[in-house]
Amino acid sequence: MATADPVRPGFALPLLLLAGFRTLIDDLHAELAREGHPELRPLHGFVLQAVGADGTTATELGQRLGISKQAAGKTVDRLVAVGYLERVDDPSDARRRLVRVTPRGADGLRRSAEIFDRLRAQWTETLGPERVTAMEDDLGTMASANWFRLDVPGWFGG
Amino acid sequence: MATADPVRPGFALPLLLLAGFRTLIDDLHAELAREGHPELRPLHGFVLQAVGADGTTATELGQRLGISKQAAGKTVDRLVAVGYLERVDDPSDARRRLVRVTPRGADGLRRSAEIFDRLRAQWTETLGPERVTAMEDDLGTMASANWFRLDVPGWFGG
DNA sequence: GTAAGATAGTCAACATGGTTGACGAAATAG
DNA sequence: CTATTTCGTCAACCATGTTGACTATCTTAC
Repeated sequence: MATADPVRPGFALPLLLLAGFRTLIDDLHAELAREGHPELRPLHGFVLQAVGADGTTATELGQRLGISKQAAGKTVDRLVAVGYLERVDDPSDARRRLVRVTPRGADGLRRSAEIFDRLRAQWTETLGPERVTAMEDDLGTMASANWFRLDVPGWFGG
Repeated sequence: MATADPVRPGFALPLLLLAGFRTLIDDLHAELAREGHPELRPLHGFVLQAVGADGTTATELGQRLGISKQAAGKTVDRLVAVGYLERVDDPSDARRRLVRVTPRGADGLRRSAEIFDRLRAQWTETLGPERVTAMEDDLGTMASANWFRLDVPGWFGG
């Protein structure tokens, strides 16, 4: 087992990763607010992405996000209230209520993707393309495969 | 302005950063639980670190963490309840209640630092030392300077 | 020396996000 | 037809954050 680099304490790495994530997400939402989506919260973008173009149900959404169906339902309620999602009855199954992205939600998703592309371009300008791809490759190597879980508030806070 | 690399969509970068952070923190707390600290939550380690060896007050802790003094006080309450922090009266100012790390809290902090060092060593074994230092340097370049804010639950969820 | 202002901590009410348990309605299996 | 499963919701609760109001205490100004 290799010994730790004495010059580089291990605790800095998670802080830097969190700082990088937070910087990107803050920049995204600052730009989203300028482009007409000030209500979108960091969590909401992930939820919209998980709903997807085809729509889904609250139960399935909970499974995708790694949270309970009840929590998924409550989050959908709030996104419905601000106009990013809508609920429609499923004609083929009266138990199900399909959750769909509204046009406003689709606009937010499209802009988010464009803004993320621009932000990544800024990173490649500053760091060089090969450094950014190296970071992505290395994080893909080290990070757990099941990272698409959106229970971040409960996970972090307990 | 550079155009985005079409092969590398921008949205992957924040997800990879979050996944890397989460992987490290999850590994840390799995090992902490094995070493006798199963109650520690991700948030708690940051709070213990912010209290520091000299102790502090709830109001100052809130300022350090970027949260209100009330929120800091409530978090201190919970860490007192599980034995990681203690409150003592300040003999020089009857308004203040000093928050101090208990021996158990200090043990958790010490073990956290050691575990983070071991986790970083694992990363350098897999990726090579120069790739890890490059990642740290690049993140330090791109991330905002004021990253030590622990309002993550409220920030993320809204 | 006292009055006024600033500061520390707490209490209360509320929002957001999470959980588990219970339950009715509807689909499915036998 | 009946039994079981599935979907959605309701209710209660916990953890974290917020703002506003309040008391107690220290500090400052006169």
